Amino acid sequence: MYVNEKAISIMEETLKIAADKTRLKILFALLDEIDSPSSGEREIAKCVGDIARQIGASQSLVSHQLKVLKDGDFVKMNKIGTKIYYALADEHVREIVRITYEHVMEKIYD
Amino acid sequence: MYVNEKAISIMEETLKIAADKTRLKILFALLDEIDSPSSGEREIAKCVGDIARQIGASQSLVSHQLKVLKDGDFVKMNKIGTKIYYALADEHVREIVRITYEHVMEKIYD
DNA sequence: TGCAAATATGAACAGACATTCATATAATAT
DNA sequence: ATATTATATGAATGTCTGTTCATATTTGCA
Repeated sequence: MYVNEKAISIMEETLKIAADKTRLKILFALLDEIDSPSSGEREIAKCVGDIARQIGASQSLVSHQLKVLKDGDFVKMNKIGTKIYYALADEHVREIVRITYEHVMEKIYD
Repeated sequence: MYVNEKAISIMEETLKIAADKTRLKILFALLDEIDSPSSGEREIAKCVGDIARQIGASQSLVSHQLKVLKDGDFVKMNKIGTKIYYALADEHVREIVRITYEHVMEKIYD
């Protein structure tokens, strides 16, 4: 399979964005299903402070990393009042995280 | 979804390994289907020198990065004479590369 | 206008890492 | 033994990046 240089560069960039502990935690926080039955369709959005609290990181760090995720089109944002709600951008992000997670789980427990 | 620290660390590590231009090129080289019909089952193995030539990188660089891929269980090796043949380790590696590639392709051409 | 809450931003620093160059190791053949 | 081919390895270097700290910006409200 021939893959041009540009595609390789964007792949590198995309994977680099996902390849960080803090950013992975943020993505998982936004992947989090609210515990209520049959709410599969609902989209999850959380504000910076809540994410920071949930993953146990500083506000500044989360804000910095959300910018990286935003610039890489991993998340989208929605401003309401003084709060800014972030949510996963699309299905591809979910898939990349999910498959890597499955891979790692098999690696650990097999 | 709760994800423990160890799983996050291994995910980070795994994604970091994939997140590099040279290593991606190596993975694509090993993903390469030899152009012959109905050879879907055949496994692709290439030696260091051939990979280096194909992706246009130095022998030293390719050897260094193959070590990284090997340590991360992305590839396996098979020594024959003075040559060492490398092949993709398993199906998960194929999937991670494939899905990221699809994601990037949609990102570029949509 | 002034205050408080939420978030963004910039500088600074330490650690990680990709690449190159030179050299070592291993296997084969003459 | 020696030369050759294939690959690995170690040091050195320049660049990138995750994190922290301090501060700026924005919005809502009294």
